[in-house]
Amino acid sequence: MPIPHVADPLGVILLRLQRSLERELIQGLQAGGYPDIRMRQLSVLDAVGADGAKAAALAARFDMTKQSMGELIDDLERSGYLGRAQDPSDRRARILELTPRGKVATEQCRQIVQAIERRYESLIGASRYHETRMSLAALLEHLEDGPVS
Amino acid sequence: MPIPHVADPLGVILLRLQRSLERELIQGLQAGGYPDIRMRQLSVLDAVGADGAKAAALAARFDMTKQSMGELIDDLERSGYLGRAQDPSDRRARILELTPRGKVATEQCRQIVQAIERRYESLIGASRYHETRMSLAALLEHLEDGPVS
DNA sequence: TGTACTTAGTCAGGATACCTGACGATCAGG
DNA sequence: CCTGATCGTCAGGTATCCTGACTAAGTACA
Repeated sequence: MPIPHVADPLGVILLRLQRSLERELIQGLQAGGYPDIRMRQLSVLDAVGADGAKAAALAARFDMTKQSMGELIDDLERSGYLGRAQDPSDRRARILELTPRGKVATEQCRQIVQAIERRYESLIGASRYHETRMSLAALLEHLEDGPVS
Repeated sequence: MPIPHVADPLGVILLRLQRSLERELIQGLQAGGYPDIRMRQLSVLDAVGADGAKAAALAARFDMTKQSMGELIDDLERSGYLGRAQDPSDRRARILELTPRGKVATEQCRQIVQAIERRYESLIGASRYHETRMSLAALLEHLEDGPVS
């Protein structure tokens, strides 16, 4: 009855996989005690990491506007996962860094993410999973190199 | 400088690929004369297809609420791509079907989608592309069979 | 040194795609 | 004929994006 997804356009497959994964992650985060971290925020926390980062660089890295990134960052700051420090070499800019709480959360969330990925891996086999992952990453790299020109 | 995506969690890769593809599709639809069709709507049109469909079934197929689906359908109807007919065997239900205009649009959009997919195919090679596509579909199938239980 | 361009970040406002909850109408099974 | 499921809708809310306009600050160069 449910038409097999091989027939679906790639966009539909990607969309549904992404939504499915996001749902599972949200569940995992809630179970793990982080009901206030949303998926996109997690990417940001991950990217800020140990080294800190600047908002504009993050926006570029995730291919979104400064405004959208700004909102994610505001929320993360309000929740106490992220702090802002003046950039001594540029008075316009602020350097983002994880708070201690943010560091703990990032590490635990990373493990939740890995658990989900391990489950996915087991569903279609490790080698096939990793090949798929690599191919997707390669595709993305190509797309970002030469957009549509 | 841009950290390679192989290191990114799967969710991030999927999300960015999906966004990238969606952007390209929107561009293609605009160039093709369908500036008022959005990506999610396209899936719906495609699913309604030649045979027609009912809203509740579509919602189930795309794993979303009837309300959300209802909104997509409303918009498609308002734009003249979709019509509703009374289901003779169930007075609650309406059967959705493509209008003539909807049929033309669906066919042309399908070609736009295919052009994009062919481009993707050329970026990482046909066999690798198709393997990836199959693996993703398989993964999705597994996920939908046994959710998280 | 001043002028022009670029860049960092914010404010305001809006579109899209989802959701939950509640509801009226209808169907289907005992 | 009652009970519970199902079809679709209304109302209202949230998350994640966007465009456009703006201030403040850096950068380059004649």
